[in-house]
Amino acid sequence: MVRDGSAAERRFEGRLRSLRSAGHRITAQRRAVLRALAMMGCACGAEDVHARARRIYPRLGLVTVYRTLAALVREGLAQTVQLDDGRVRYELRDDGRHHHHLVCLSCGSIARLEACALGRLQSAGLRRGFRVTAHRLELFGYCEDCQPSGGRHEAR
Amino acid sequence: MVRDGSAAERRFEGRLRSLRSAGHRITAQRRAVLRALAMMGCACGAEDVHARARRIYPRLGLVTVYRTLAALVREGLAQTVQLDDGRVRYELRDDGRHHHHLVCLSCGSIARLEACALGRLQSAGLRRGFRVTAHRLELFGYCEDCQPSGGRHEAR
DNA sequence: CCTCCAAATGAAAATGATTTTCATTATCTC
DNA sequence: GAGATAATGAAAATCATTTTCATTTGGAGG
Ligand SMILES: [Mn+2]
Ligand SMILES: [Mn+2]
Ligand SMILES: [Zn+2]
Ligand SMILES: [Zn+2]
Repeated sequence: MVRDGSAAERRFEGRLRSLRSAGHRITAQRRAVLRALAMMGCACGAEDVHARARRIYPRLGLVTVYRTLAALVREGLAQTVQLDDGRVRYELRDDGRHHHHLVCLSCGSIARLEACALGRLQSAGLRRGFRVTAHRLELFGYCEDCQPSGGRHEAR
Repeated sequence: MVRDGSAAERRFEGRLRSLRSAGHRITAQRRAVLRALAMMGCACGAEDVHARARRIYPRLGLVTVYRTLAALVREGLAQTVQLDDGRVRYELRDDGRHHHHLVCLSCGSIARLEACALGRLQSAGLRRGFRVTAHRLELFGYCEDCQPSGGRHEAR
């Protein structure tokens, strides 16, 4: 809620402006959803976004969250992430390069993986006559805190 | 059903035996589901498996298909594939190495991609203290028959 | 400011895939 | 074969997500 001209705040405002210039009206609900999404560390479900956004705009309905998330995705401002539990997660898109996810099978934490070395696979696709335009990659395993054998345990 | 000792038939029998030795009873329904899965070219949904298996055992219920698929996955004989439409697809696992999928955004066809050059990414995960034990990679784009005319598509 | 109307909202109902319940059937062990 | 118990299927329950529809509201144009 701080209007401090920080990078995060500027990104929030920029996305609002994008929504508006895409022909959408700016409502208190959409501000709340967008701000909630911006506060989230990484991908999370509609229910979570709803809970967070409700702290900003309490009478916000879950339906509106779904609709706003859909609009954000449609406008390319957010993207979905699909893990193994059949629920869709959402996150704001980074401006430039995309990222993948490290999903801990023990604690469920989701960390970002910025690296993306898939050029080789994309060529493999091309070689078969398939033109790759997008990909989804999720890595599953155990995070630092959850290493099965005597791993380190750090407080968050 | 043909008892021809072919490779496909041997794989079918082998899987049946695995199910049995895992403590499951062999029923006509499970044979039908397993055979249907074996006939499928690539990953397909429970509804599709049901339709196919019904041709072998007509009074098969969809519920049983779900339960059998779950059992196969639990025993490591089959695996799930998750695409963008929120429905789970199933396919028998190859014995040795895994494969990924080329999903056509135009016609919906799913092709196999045997290559898997993810060692680099797995190391990247390790460097952060994350131990990668599995990954899911799906590539989206346009198959040979669906190449858009002169359209420009860049990786997400 | 004021008006107006399409866009947006939210409560409730609908959907659609998947799961659970429970009474009945069938496999496999003894 | 008999019996224990796993498996089955019809119907009902879940659960995330979407649709419906009556009501509210943003913001373009006056
Ligand atoms: Mn992310
Ligand atoms: Mn496959
Ligand atoms: Zn963890
Ligand atoms: Zn195609």
